[in-house]
Amino acid sequence: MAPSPSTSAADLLAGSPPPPVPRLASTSPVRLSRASQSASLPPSTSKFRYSAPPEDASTTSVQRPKPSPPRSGPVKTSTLLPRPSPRAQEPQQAGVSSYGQSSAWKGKGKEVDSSVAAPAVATVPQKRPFTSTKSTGPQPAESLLRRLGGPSDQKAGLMRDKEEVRQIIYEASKNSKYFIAQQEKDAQLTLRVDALVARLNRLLAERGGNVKAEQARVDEMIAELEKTRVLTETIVVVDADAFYASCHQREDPSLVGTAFAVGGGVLTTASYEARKYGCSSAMAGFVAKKLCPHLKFISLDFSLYSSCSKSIMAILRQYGDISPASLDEAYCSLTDYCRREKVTPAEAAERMRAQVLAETGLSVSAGVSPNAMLSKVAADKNKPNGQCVIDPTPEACMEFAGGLPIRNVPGIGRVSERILQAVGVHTVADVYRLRGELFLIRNEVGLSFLLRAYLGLGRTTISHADRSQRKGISVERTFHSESNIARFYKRLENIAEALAGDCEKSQYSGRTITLKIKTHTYQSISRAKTLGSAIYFSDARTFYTEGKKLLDKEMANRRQMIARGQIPKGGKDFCLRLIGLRLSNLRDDKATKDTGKLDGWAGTRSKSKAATNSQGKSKVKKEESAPPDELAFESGDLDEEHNRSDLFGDEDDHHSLGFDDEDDVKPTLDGDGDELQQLNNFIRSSQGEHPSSDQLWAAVGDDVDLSGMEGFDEDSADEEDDIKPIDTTHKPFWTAGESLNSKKQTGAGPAPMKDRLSFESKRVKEEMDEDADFFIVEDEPVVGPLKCPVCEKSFAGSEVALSAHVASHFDDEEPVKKKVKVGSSSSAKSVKSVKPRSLKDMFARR
DNA sequence: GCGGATCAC
DNA sequence: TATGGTGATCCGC
Ligand SMILES: Nc1ccn([C@H]2C[C@H](O)[C@@H](COP(=O)(O)OP(=O)(O)OP(=O)(O)O)O2)c(=O)n1
Ligand SMILES: [Mg+2]
Repeated sequence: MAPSPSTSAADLLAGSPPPPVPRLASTSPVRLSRASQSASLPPSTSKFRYSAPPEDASTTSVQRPKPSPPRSGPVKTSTLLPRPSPRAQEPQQAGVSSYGQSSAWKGKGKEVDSSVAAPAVATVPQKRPFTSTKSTGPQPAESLLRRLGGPSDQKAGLMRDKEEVRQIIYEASKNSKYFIAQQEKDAQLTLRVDALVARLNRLLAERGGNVKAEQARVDEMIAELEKTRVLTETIVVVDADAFYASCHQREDPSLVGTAFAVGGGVLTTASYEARKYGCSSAMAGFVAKKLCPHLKFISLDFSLYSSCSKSIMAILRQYGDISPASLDEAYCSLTDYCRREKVTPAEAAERMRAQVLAETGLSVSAGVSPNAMLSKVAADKNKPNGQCVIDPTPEACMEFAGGLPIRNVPGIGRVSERILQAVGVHTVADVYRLRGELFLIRNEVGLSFLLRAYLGLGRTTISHADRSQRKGISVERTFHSESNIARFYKRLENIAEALAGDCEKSQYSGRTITLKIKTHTYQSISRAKTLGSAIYFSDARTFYTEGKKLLDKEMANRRQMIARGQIPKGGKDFCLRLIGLRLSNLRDDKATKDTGKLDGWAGTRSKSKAATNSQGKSKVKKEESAPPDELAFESGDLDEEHNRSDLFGDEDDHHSLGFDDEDDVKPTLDGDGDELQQLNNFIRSSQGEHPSSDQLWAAVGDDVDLSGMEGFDEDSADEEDDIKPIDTTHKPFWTAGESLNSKKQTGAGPAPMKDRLSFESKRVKEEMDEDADFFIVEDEPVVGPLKCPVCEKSFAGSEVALSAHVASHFDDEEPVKKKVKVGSSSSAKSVKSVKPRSLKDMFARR
């Protein structure tokens, strides 16, 4: 294809960074505005010369079996994209300490001496910074191999040769449908990347390769961001080592020291012994078996993980406010603890980890720094039973951040990595090096997100979740591809039942149901329906009937398309491998009930019947009264030909071995008791057991009880301080909060996901309109002709979208509300006053 | 509101 | 032979 012209500005760029001007000298990137912080921001890359990390230094117990990786076989694999610099391995940085060395974080000035040093990366000339990846050769594209999983990086010493592993993965995968699907995705991504590269090259060409002006603008951005730096907090991230695996080891000591994985069809995690062979999370079981023939597979046991998690969290809670991000990971503020106990953060973290190990038998690792993002990354640095502390200085933070592979930044996944890599960004420091170029495509790459990473900024407060913040509940099941419509319905029933069960347990209703299907070619499709702005439901029957409608509609649609000669998504065959349902736009029935403010809003939730408000009767009730007719499909239809959706051909039949393939998927909608049986039967599935939603959220409600019961220290959090707005509850830490604060104070938490990828344009409009001149929007048409009268959001050319959006104002939708400023248009106010407020707003707000 | 992507764990 | 489940965010309609 045309893209990535050999001529291109890629060449221009190759020499771009280093060229004429002594960049570092001339453009002192930032100036600190904060008086208290007298830091001179280091240039993009300072020199790191480290001695190998202290590796073992401290830490007690928990033997860490040293590597012992086999040899490295032949294996070649052509890497199409040469890495620009053979970055030093895990260098030890000034201001960063691996263990408790009290040196760290004493506040004592580290001298990072960032004054000198030529940009490390730039010293290794890049042939073509901006290349597109094309797998022309016999070997699969680098990006494809990467997509297939395997070692993401690092820990070179711990594992057998990375390339060998990837080769094995490739060989095991290459003939599967999954592989084909990944290949296709990769091809699509390549197009996207090529387009971006072409655009960048064009923009560069227009400027003759001179991006000094752009660099200057970025430097301004950096200066602004720097003002937001907060170094006064001490945030620790604690992450259990091989969590699921460790839990099982605790229960069954015979597993210790052995290579085993948790999960069946797909591994959720692998023991460290298994990791030496290349086994890892999200890897297919059969692939893992190839990598490690003697690998043992352990079935999932979620109650075990929950229990272990609770134990860990209870301990962490003694040190400060916590915010669990998952069962095995939590953020915790050590600020107060350190002050009170007069210990260094490193020491505090050591205590924490030691206590967890002693009391639960689970080893955890920790990262400590002034903010959540750095701590999160740091927690992985010395992974098995180790910790890493970053001093609270701009220098230490930036130096640590700068050395990271861009992929290690939370929020940068495979796709973002590839996009960035195409423009020459491999490490965080590259962001600065290529800031001028990145500015040209700031919207696509989420420049300010990257800059925050470069500066080592992150969230510094611990927020907590409340039930009202939950957005959805879902159940989905994978099975061997099939095309029998009656069976689809039965699966849908089971899923509806399971979802209703989860809703009941967690006490939520919702007003939007989404059907998700995945075709045998791994095409994901979702179809949603919102019954009404005030119609909430949580019963299996509604889930089923609405889900069925969506499914039927989709099938009809496809038939039509095919009749018209078009090819629907996922191909002509309607052969599925997954069906799922998701309930969203939730209402917290617990809060609703507890407050008793239900006024005219009909019953909360009696059994499993629809919980709807008075206005909801129309749809749901109707179906409730309308008996089984809707469900018309008798078991007899099961094997009938006309029930086959594949007028086009069935897919690989089966004789399962792993999935949700119970041959007998009986309709149990009105089921009395054997749903449990059913569910238990599911256990044939690849995972052995299903997470049953709640994983994280379940604890939110009982949190109080929990801490009360286990409350050892029974406080550790009050006294001592004035402002103590923070409480502890369950909540994914990176979400919620960022956007709420119009002041946007902090910046990236672990991975706000707020601003990433192509979200830049939105931010420009929404956040920067105050000091507008700061960002330019030159390469953006900006205002479309259509604008929302309420929030002023503009819509380019789509009246439908606009009207839907405007309507959403009247639905009291979250996003709109957020955007509406206090003093916004009067029309908004008047309208709002007329409309009933959502239950969520009325009752769920603290 | 919807649907597709992306990401984390 | 063969690649999971739950939850969240964001974009562009
Ligand atoms: N794709 C994934 C990734 C993780 N998990 C589960 C299993 C893990 O044990 C747990 C914690 O995830 P981590 O990313 O923290 O991985 P581990 O704790 O297993 O290993 P590490 O020592 O790297 O933290 O989440 C999962 O089900 N599916
Ligand atoms: Mg972990």
